[in-house]
Amino acid sequence: MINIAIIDDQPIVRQGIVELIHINDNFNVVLQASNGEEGLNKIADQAIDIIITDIQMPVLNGIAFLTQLRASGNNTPVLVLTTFDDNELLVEAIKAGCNGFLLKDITLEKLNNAIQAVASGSYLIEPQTSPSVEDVNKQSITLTESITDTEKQILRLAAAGFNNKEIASCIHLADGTIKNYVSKILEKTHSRDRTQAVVKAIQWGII
Amino acid sequence: MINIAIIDDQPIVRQGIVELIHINDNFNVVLQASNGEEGLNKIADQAIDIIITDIQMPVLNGIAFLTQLRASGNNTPVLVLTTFDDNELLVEAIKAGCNGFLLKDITLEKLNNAIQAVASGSYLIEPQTSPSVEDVNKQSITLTESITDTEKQILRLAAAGFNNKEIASCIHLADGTIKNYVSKILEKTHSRDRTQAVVKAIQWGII
DNA sequence: ATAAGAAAATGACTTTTGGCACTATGGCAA
DNA sequence: TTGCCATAGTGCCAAAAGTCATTTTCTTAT
Repeated sequence: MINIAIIDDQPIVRQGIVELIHINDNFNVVLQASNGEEGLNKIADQAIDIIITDIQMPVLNGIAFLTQLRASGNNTPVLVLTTFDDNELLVEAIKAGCNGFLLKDITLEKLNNAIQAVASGSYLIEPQTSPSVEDVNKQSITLTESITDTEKQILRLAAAGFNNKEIASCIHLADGTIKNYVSKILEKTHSRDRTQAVVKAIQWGII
Repeated sequence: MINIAIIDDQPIVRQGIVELIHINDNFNVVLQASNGEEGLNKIADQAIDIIITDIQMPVLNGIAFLTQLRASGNNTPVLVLTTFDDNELLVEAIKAGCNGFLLKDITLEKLNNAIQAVASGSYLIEPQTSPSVEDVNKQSITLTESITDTEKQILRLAAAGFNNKEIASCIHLADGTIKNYVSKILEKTHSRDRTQAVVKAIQWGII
C-alpha cells in the first residue's frame, strides 16, 4: 500500500490522481492540499510514502514547498508535476530535492508507474518531455563557460560581502557598470538577485 | 634563496623585513608594493617564493588582495602580517587562503622562522598571539549552534533568491520581522549583507 | 499573579539594488 | 570605410534591503 499526498490547486488534477487509485488498488490518497503551505501544515502528522505536487500554485509554489520540506528534514519522495515543459523549472526542482519530474499531459499508465518508482526510492524524469540529466549538466557547463572573467570577479567580491561601489573601486570600474554586470549575471544564471547568483556560482564551482 | 614580495603601506615595516635579509642571506626581496592593487600588478612577472602582506592597507586591503590573488589561480604562499590581534581577521585570512598569520609585534627571529616555514609550504599561525585553529573551528561551531532554526530557514530561502516579502509569506511572519531576523543573522555571522551571510552559512554547512 | 524574556511586529528612515534606455569607445572583420 | 561586436559608462527610477527605536504578544519561572 502506497500512501499518497497530493498538493495541487486544481481540483481536477487532484481528482485525476484519485481516479488513478481505481486502476491500482495499491494506492491510497491520505492527504490533499491546494497549495504548498496547506501541504506543509498537514504533512507532519501523516505516514506518507510519496508527495505529488504541482509547481504553479498560489500562496506557496511547488519549488518553495519542496525547499521548505527538505529544509525541515523531511525526505519523503516528492514527484513534481507541471504543466509547462520548462528546463529551468526542472533544474530548480532537482536542486530543491525532488525525486521525480513529470509533465501533466502524461498518460495515467505512466503516472502509475512513476508513482510506484518514486515511492520506492527511484529518481525519475520523463525523457520524452524533459531534458536529460546530461542536458541539465550541459546547460550548467554552457552557462559556466559563458560567465566572463570580469563577471566571476564580481561574483567573488559580492560573495565576500562587498557592495557595488566597493566592487567598482576594486576592479576600477564605475559603480553603475557593476550594476550592469550584475544584471547580466542575473540573466545568465537565471537568478533573482545577487545572493542566489552567488550561491549558484559556488554550487557550479565557478567561483 | 627565498624570493620575497612585501606588500605593506608602511615603509617602516617593509624596511624591517628588508632588514631581516641581513640576518638571513638566504632571503631576497624581489618586490615591494604599498597596497594590494600595486602588488597584484607587479606580481605577475616575477618568480616569488613567498608574499608577505599587511591587512590594513589603502586601495586594496590584504584580505581582498589575497582573495583576488587566489582567484587568479596564484598559489604562492602568503604570510599575513597584522597589527591587530583580531579573531575575525584571522578567520577571514584563512578563508581567503593565507598560509601564515602573524602579529607585527613578533620578534625578527620568529619572523625569520615563519618566512622559511611558510615559503617551504607549511601553514603557520602564531599560537601565543592568535587563537588556534581549534579555536577558529570552535568559533564556527558556536556560531553555528547559535543560529536558530528560523534563522536557518531564512538563510535557505534567501539562498534560493527569495526576497523579504516572499520569505515572510513562506514562514508566516511580517516582512519587517524578516528584516529584523536578517539583521540578527548579519550580526551573528559578522556579515555585511545577506549574500555574504548565505555564503558563510553554506561554507559552514549550516544550510 | 506578575515580572522577566523571548519572539514578532511596526514605522520611519537611509542606503543599496536592479532594471532600463541610451551613449561612448575601441577593436575587428566584411 | 562601414558596420558590428564587446566593454564601459550615465541617469533615472522603483523596489528591496538594512538600521533603529519602540511596542505588542506570548511564554515561562518565581
